[in-house]
Amino acid sequence: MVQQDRSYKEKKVISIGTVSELTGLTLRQIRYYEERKLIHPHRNERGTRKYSFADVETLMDIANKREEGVQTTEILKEMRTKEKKQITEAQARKKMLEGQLNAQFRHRR
Amino acid sequence: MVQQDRSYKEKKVISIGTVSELTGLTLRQIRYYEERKLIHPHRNERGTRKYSFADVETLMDIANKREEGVQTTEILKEMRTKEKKQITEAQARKKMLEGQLNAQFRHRR
DNA sequence: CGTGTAAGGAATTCTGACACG
DNA sequence: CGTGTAAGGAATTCTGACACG
Repeated sequence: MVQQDRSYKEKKVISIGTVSELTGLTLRQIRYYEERKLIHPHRNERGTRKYSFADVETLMDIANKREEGVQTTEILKEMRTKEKKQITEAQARKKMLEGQLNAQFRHRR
Repeated sequence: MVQQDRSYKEKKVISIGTVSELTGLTLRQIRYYEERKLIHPHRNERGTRKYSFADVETLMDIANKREEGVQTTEILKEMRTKEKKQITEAQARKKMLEGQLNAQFRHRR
């Protein structure tokens, strides 16, 4: 169920016009941020861009940063360090689970 | 967070062409099921239909029922009784919580 | 009843480019 | 660097209707 909800957030089904309404950004801005590698919409068969809710949230973060005068290059760097942090956290969680499993295993034998 | 995830499922942002791809139904079928009150897409300013992930799931259920030869009128009835059941369940949960709260309150004084 | 289709119009989306700076 | 805009073409969506049955 949670997994299912997760997929709603990641599934790329929203067209650029709707994304524009949701974020308040212009089509030009949305396409430009893609050019700068800040977002990665899917393309359907005819080449139309499709975005996820996660993309919409990223775009809103970008809009805030841009209002503060942060350049797209900086925003990209920030996003990458954040990603790394999240991966590290995920690995930490995994290690912890493995540790618990090992502890269990030791108790059993 | 859960509430947020919920809204992804209910938010009407998907256009009919994408819904068609997701469900395997034709545009004609999707519009017809709306005519029969089985689904209720939003309309944006220019009259374009927008669907939620919840609508997509409903459509997939409809598709299954239709394959079994169930008529749209019957499907509508089934959906309504299911809705009522869910409301009843929600009320039951609420009652239970209220009961627990009252019990707490009695213990406190 | 449920679905296909042709019809005509309006709105969407795409790309590459010029503009300003 | 970031964004606006005009340009032309291709694909989307809408409605009302006829068709079959």
